[in-house]
Amino acid sequence: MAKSKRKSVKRVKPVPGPALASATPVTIRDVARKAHVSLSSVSRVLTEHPDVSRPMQLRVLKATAALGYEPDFIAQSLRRGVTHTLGFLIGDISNPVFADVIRGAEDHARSMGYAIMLTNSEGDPELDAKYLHLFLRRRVDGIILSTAETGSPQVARALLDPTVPFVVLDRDVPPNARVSMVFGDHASGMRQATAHLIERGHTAIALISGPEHLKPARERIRGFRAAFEAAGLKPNSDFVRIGSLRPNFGRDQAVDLLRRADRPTAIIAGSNRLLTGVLEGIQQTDFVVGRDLALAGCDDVDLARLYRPPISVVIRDQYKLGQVACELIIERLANPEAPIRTVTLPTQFVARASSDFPWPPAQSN
Amino acid sequence: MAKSKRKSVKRVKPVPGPALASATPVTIRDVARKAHVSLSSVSRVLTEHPDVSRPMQLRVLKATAALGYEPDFIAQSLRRGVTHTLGFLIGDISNPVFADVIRGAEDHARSMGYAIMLTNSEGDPELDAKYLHLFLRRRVDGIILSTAETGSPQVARALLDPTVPFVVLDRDVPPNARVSMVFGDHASGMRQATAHLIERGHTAIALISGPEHLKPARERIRGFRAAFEAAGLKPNSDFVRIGSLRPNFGRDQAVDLLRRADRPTAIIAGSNRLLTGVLEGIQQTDFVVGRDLALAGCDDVDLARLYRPPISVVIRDQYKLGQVACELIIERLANPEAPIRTVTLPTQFVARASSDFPWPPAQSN
DNA sequence: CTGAAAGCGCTAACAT
DNA sequence: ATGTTAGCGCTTTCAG
Repeated sequence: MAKSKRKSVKRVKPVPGPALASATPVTIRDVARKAHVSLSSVSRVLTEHPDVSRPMQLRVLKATAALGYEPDFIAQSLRRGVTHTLGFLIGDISNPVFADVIRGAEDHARSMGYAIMLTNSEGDPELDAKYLHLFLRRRVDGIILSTAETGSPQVARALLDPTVPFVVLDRDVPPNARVSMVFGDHASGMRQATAHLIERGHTAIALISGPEHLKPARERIRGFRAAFEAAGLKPNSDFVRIGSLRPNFGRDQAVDLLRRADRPTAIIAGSNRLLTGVLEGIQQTDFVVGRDLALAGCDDVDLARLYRPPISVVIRDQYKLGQVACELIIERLANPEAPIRTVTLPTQFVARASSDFPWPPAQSN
Repeated sequence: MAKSKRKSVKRVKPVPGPALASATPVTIRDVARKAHVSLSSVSRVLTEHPDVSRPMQLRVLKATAALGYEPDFIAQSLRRGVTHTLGFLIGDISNPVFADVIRGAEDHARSMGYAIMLTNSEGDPELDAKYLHLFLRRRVDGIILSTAETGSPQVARALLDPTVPFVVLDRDVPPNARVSMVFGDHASGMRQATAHLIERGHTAIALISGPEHLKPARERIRGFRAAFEAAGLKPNSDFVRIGSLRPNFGRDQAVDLLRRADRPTAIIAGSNRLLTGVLEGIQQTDFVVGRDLALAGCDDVDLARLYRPPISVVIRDQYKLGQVACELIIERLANPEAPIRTVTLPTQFVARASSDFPWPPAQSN
């Protein structure tokens, strides 16, 4: 591609074919020539070095504008050892909450002069490791990690002695990992949700949750149990279904639960993806949310807000999650002495018609 | 960052402070030294140049493995003039269909050795232009463009004489733009949807659509009208609401339509984001989908699939959209002689309970 | 088949 | 204040 057609063509034997409108990369050299100054002067002007005379500055700027010159990022990166690029690894881009997380991270990154390279491992821990590696080889300045459901040992190892600032979102890290972290306070939100259901009269409450080795799932289970304990009750252990975050798991467990003779009167889906599955399961068994059972989920997705009846959810500020992650990275980039930090963001339960009615309902048919 | 601590330290005066576990970037030099060969030999082995002797190859590979050497992407990019990176500009990452588009693009890109740099302009045409620019400065090898609702003149100009392969998704381009394109056949799907409603007995059908300057919206409007024409009917022009893709527009228009004395008996939302707004509007006016009116939308989002009743939609293969976009770029990267191409992907209407019943309904109370 | 050396485009020490 | 020059880490001619 960049065959360069400046004086350095000495040894390049360009293919005789037509140039086919190839780009005309203006280099700093062209600017220097045009402004009749040295390369370094151009560089100084453009990097706003203090030691530049007014007239020089003007000549350079004029030439720069005239030629439409813009420094080559790659060359700058190589020379400066800094790419102004952040890697953002998403374990599951199909999860709608990530749109907000990405927006939050990117808005902040852009405002600080960073671009984000996004990759999606779609739940595959090997891809996690592969992409992490790729980020490093591409010399990103920092990495935001929201890894797959299953952790990768290689990723874990990389966190022990990171070569660039890392921030891990809502995941466990090895004991002495030297990385920043952002967590949602999922336990608190789930505790509120569970307490709300208990208060409305439910005791047969089911929780369908992701695996316990996943920090958010574990926290939610903890919050669920805490609410029971606070009420002096014990959850029916048959109703706590711990498995996976995949919608199908939610569907299957919901079906199984609802077909029991002693079926639960309320179900909590422990993630937004599980909620879609749970809804499928409920529909499959012909029960009706808000009449036959109460339902609550996590994250304020369209589906929850617009469902009839609207579904109660534990919400969190996803945009902020991305933003904070980015901040934690960039603050360490700006100041290498800055310590790693852990930030916990609040969650909050929002009661809606799917659960906000007394149980048993006034007229149960 | 990369202060380098090899023999080249001649003029670099390293800060006396502690090295703070800085990365140990193994370079090709280290490998050459360890293998007792020249730099170029290492390079040849690793780039799989044919002219390398067996023993040499083995020595180099051994040294490479021993040191855990990996070529620096940035340096390779600068030298080769190729970054193996594709820019993907998304105009609206909040749209859930993009998760699939991204997956499609990225899976293919990865399989071909490319990474994707994703940016989100969130509907802002100025950001579109800015990001496009950024991509170019970062020397991406190709660009996938799914721009904001409103076009940017700067972006349009860039398409006239592109310096790298472009592919534009579902957007108009200037008359002699030299770019590949991927379109959805939105007219066809919308025509099917409208015909289906007419067939079920509706004539008072409303369409809430994005602006006509947006290609997909325009196509959908065309399909809508075509279906009426084919049935020998004329759509009520009061029922065709052309404005924006924002959910609020959908909500407001739905409310306005449903409050009319001569309200429509069926509504089609011309995009998945509009559908969320339309549902809000319907709920706000206390009408019930599937009883008081029929409803159809676009794209097979969770909301449509899991709503009660399930909502009929015009579907398309979003994953494939991303994949094809990527293919179109990479095929031109692999073969610079490859022509620009335009691919149209099919859409299909899927009837569900929200519309798949005769009108007027058997028992209308 | 191998090594020496030029140089991608830029920045920053060094030397005026 | 400005110019000269040495590289960043790599690939690729060119010479042997």
